[in-house]
Amino acid sequence: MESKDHEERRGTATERRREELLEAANRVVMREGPEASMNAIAAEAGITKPILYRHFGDKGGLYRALAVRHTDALLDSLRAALDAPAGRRERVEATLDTYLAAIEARPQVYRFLMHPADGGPRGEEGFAAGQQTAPLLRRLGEELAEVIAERVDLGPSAAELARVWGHGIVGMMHAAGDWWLADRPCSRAQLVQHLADLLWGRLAAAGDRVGGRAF
Amino acid sequence: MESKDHEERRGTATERRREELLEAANRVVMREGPEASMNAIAAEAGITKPILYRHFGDKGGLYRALAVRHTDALLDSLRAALDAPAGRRERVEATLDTYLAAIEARPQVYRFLMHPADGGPRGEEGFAAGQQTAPLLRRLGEELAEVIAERVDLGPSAAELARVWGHGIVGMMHAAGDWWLADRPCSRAQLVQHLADLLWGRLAAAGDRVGGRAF
DNA sequence: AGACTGAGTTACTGAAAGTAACACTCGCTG
DNA sequence: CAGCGAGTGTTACTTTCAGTAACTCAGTCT
Repeated sequence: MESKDHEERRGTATERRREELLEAANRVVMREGPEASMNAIAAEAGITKPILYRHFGDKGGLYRALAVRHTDALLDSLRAALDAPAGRRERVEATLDTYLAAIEARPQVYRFLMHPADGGPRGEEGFAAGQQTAPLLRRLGEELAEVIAERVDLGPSAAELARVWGHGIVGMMHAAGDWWLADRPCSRAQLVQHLADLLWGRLAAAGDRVGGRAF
Repeated sequence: MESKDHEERRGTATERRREELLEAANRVVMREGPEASMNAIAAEAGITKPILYRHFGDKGGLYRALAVRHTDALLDSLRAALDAPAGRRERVEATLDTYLAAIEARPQVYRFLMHPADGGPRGEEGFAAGQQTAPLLRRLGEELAEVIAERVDLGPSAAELARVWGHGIVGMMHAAGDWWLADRPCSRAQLVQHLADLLWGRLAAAGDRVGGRAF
């Protein structure tokens, strides 16, 4: 059947078109932030709104597609850092540093991924329906949990522990990074050290401060 | 001058009115979520939109006022847990548990505080202008940093370290709580234990898993 | 040729934020 | 008492934006 071949060609053609539209959308979002209007995105792509809606359903769909791209890219570099041939501490540091370098280098992408809710107008958020945390953080947490469960000996209830830690560590990295990005209180390398120290139990090990109450 | 007395009375009257409006707004937001419209809030208060705008400037102003209330309330209970007369680990656990109990008991409030961006329509977000993280988390991080700096002996660069840890720990608590609230993979008490274990360095202390690669 | 498909358009609806201009009601003061 | 200033409130509007309906036009297949 050449109709199949035909459909295939058409399929890849619309795929390509979709990619073009996503690139245009990306340019606008990087330029104007997540509050870019569908009209602006369509104009950047040289077309008009209904086309966008045909391809992506609604604004949430477009933003979701855009987020998946960036999220995949970031996850790839993080996986590389996490899988590097080195000791545990070195790998934790490398992963933290990779994440921080990414958000430092492209704050617009970061803002879009973490704060996409400006898109959906009507009640339902087509983006992160139901959950508060950005999908990126959820995926990151789950991936980290897998790595931990796979490689660290945690005894009984290891799976549960690994998931809690995965999400917890990702949240720590995220919040510290967000604050650091806004305030810039220290160098990236120092921040990485401080966070790794925290994960290495320095809080528990430190003594009470003389003159202060016991903590 | 009795005009001063007059103004004072009027001042408290408008204060009272403002409180009433905030309570109405709160009812609507708790019922419909953060995407409640100004019309809906005005209707709940038995008035119309322009009154709200006179009192709060814009939607961001209203939401900010609402958030301050809830944030203050939560911060109070957290301070109590943090200041309880007990050992460090017990206090960390109590604080974690207090936070988790709060978001568990009132998920609508939680959703509003963490994800308020659905409010502002036009580019500028009147709520958390510039920063990604909800103001609640920033305040929490700063407060925790103060407590840590005040009570834990961290040697040189203690202030910097304390702030990093404050924001990091708050982020850990937040992300883990968010995930836990959606998935409910374990009891609250277990989650608290797992997170405290993480802060106590169990990740660094655990051995490599037999059969898995080194981590 | 004639029908079908899909990219594209114009022109609309509907919801929501925010505003302008006008009306009612006090309490005070000449 | 007249009247005025400050608040409270209203209706009716503008603007902006997501989303949609209905149409056009160009190929393509039978």
